Amino acid sequence: MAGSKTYYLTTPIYYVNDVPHIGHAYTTLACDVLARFKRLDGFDVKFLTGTDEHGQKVEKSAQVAGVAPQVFTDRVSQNFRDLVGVMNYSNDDFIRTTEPRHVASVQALWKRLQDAGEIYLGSYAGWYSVRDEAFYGEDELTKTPAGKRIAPTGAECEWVEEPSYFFRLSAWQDRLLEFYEKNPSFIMPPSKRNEVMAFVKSGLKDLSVSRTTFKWGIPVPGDDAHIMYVWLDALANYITAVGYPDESGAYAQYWPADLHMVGKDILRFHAVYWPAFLMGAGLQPPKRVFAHGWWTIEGQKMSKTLGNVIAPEKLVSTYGLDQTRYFLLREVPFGNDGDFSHAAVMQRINGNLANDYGNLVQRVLSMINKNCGAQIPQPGPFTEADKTLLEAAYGLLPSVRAEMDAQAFHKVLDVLWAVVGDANRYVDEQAPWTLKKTDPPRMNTVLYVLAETIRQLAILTQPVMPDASAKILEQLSQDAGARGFAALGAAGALVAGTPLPTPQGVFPRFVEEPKA
RNA sequence: GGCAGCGUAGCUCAGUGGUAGAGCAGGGGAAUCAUAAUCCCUUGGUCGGGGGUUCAAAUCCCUCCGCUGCUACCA
Repeated sequence: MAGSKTYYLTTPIYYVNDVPHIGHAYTTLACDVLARFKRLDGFDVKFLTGTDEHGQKVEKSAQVAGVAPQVFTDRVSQNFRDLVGVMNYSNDDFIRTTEPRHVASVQALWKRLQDAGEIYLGSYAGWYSVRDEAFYGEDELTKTPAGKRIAPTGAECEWVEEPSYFFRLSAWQDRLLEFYEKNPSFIMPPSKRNEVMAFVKSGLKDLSVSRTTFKWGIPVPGDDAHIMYVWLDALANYITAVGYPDESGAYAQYWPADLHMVGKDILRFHAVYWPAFLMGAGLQPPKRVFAHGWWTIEGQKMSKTLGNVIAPEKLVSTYGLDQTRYFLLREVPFGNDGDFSHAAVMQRINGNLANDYGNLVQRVLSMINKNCGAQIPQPGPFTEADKTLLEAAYGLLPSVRAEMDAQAFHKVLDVLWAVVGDANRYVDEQAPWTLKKTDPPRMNTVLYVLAETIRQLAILTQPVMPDASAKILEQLSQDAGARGFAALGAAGALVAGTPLPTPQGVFPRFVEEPKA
């Protein structure tokens, strides 16, 4: 689709040493909804997710498991590929950092940075704990009377120096700040932007970008003793996937990315290091990095020790796929932290989905089925009330689009549900069950207006709830060709006489199973 | 410690100078098309405490209390 508007968005690549949980599911879900929305809105979308498979931890886990790192990572990365099916993600690509295309891309990026004078060989020195496999800052350590340095974890540290390549991050402070100033929505939400800018203003040190202490990673070109620092490796996946180092084709078409979606824990890497790497290599930085919040579970932090980590499969099997997708995006203003509780999910499923939206669809389709010969009824002249509701429904796209472009998924749903509420009030005010006896043609008009309103809603809820929305659209006899945003409004209006199937409930109430 | 932000109805939050708001929960009523769903009305707040500016402050300023985030090489 040359010449059409493109939209390239990415999730982080997930570290294979983790087991997928609600946090991973949430990040990719947000991207999936945006990707689906943009496709329906006529964009040529590229939606990327994948796994980060290098690093010392993976090397060690493989050792513990008694297999080669590649065998290990083939196995565990499958968990994340499975998540795609579980959550019904529509990604166009799934990248793995162990793929040849990525190795070539990262090494090309390295050479370019080196040629530009952005990388130099120095030595990395610091207090290192063998037990923790981590360096600590001087101020983090406590000193024993004997002069030993003890890490916060209680591990003893020793002074270590090793050769390392460095990226001249210190030289990028002013250019980064200038970039943030010129692109006020590069980092979202604004509170996070302030934090990043405060961090950069406080001064940047050169960044160690290679290690000699492990082997499982991408070798530095021309110096095999060094393995590239994981973040340089990981971040480059975003350009690998569009064909870098080939800068024609997909790269020219999709880069710079429109959006990198990230958890707030990895914001700095995306908002500071990544644009510096790219600009250092003479490449364009992405247009936006959005840092979303964390979920707590029933008011508690998720942790392996508490044993309250929720597997996405469990959510889907308990509450339903679209119900889970809806809850995650409706419950919490996107960008904020939120709490996942069973009571809150129940309230959302039964209140918003079963009672408000599902029941609206069911009551309207049932009346049409029973009183209009199971066909789209023939409308008569529209009253003011009819026009008011139809205009509200027909006017949804611009508001929904604006909220989507701000990644305000909760507001997208607020906007849609305002019309759900309008429609339910309209049913009660118009009382078609009374019109059935007093004024059947008027009843037909009312039911037509309602069916047409539901059509708008179902088209617009597709990104968040693809399966349920498809069921509703099927019940309105709208085939796949009539479900894009081009069909919104009068252009795709329902045609009187169209036969409709027998309605079936789309959002069942969640009934608590009695404890055995 | 430094920087930033927050504290508004039982709960989650909107409102950033001009007569206190929404959703949910609670109470009452209407309707009966529908998944006993829906609709209407309604209870409820000295807007964290104190001080100040102003004709007027949840909104601006000061101070105190409480909470949160950031303060670089673990993904």
